[in-house]
Amino acid sequence: MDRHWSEEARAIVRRAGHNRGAARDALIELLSDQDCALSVAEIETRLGAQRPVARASVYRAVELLHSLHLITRVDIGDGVARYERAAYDHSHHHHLVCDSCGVLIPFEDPGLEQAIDRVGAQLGFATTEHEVTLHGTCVRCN
Amino acid sequence: MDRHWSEEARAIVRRAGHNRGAARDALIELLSDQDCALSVAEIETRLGAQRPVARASVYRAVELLHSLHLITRVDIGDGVARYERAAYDHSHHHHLVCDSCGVLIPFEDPGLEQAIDRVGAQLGFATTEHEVTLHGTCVRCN
DNA sequence: CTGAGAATGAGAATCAGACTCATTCTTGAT
DNA sequence: ATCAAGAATGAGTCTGATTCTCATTCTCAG
Repeated sequence: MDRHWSEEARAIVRRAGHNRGAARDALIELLSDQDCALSVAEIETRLGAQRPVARASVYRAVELLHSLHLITRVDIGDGVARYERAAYDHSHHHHLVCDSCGVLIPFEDPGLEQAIDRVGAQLGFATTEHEVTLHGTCVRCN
Repeated sequence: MDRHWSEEARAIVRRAGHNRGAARDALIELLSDQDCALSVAEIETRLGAQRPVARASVYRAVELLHSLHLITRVDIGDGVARYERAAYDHSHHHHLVCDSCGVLIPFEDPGLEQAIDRVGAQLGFATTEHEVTLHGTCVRCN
């Protein structure tokens, strides 16, 4: 759980000029408890266990949170977008996707982050976000 | 244009036990001329200018070429898959996406590749492919 | 407490991508 | 060159994710 993140997120949303809403609050609460990315379908199911939330509301909420850089979008190539809270300290992780069993394994690597920052700077491209996905076979499936 | 690649691609497809087909040949020819990734819709349009090809055929062809590692799939987070020929020398590039104007800019960086290889090895994950996407604002939009 | 504007819910509309099947090529064998 | 078997293609249908619409409900400043 990350109480700091959920409070921060709600504060930023308010400052951006949005009213509070039950659906979005529930989503923020849910995401603050996750270790890795969730798809909209997964979000809908988990929220439904406590308080049904319309799919459209979930999409609207993730879109808003993403535009405010409060969550990041993870695309592992299966046609389904996943979202996870962004770390406010700018440390963050990327993903290993096992193409055999489908598990999504988070990892972080400072060296990789440095290499990426360097690339963006070299090319004069103002990077706001980046995504790295490794595809392969996990230890269990090998 | 990359004549070597298109010939190599056709040879590998044949060796994999596939008959030749006009649609797939046209796709290979098209991709050999591209510098960066194309979506299926773009492929369909460009091929249509010379010789109409059914969407299903394009999907089938890219799926096959991808499974043979002749092309790589690029996912920039807009819900549309793009494909580009894979370099046979294992050097390859990644992408900068300008979230303002939408341009897709290819780049390559050996240091980044090294960092990625190291990460996969460290985690005992047999990586077959990887993808790096930087989002931000390009020079022109700044 | 109230009205204006924002958020939500339910379902329709879109759009990418996968599937189906009848028709048309390819190719190895004759 | 001809043929049959199997592969590839095309057109359309189907599915599933995401977006849009609009009526209803909620939030909040006054």
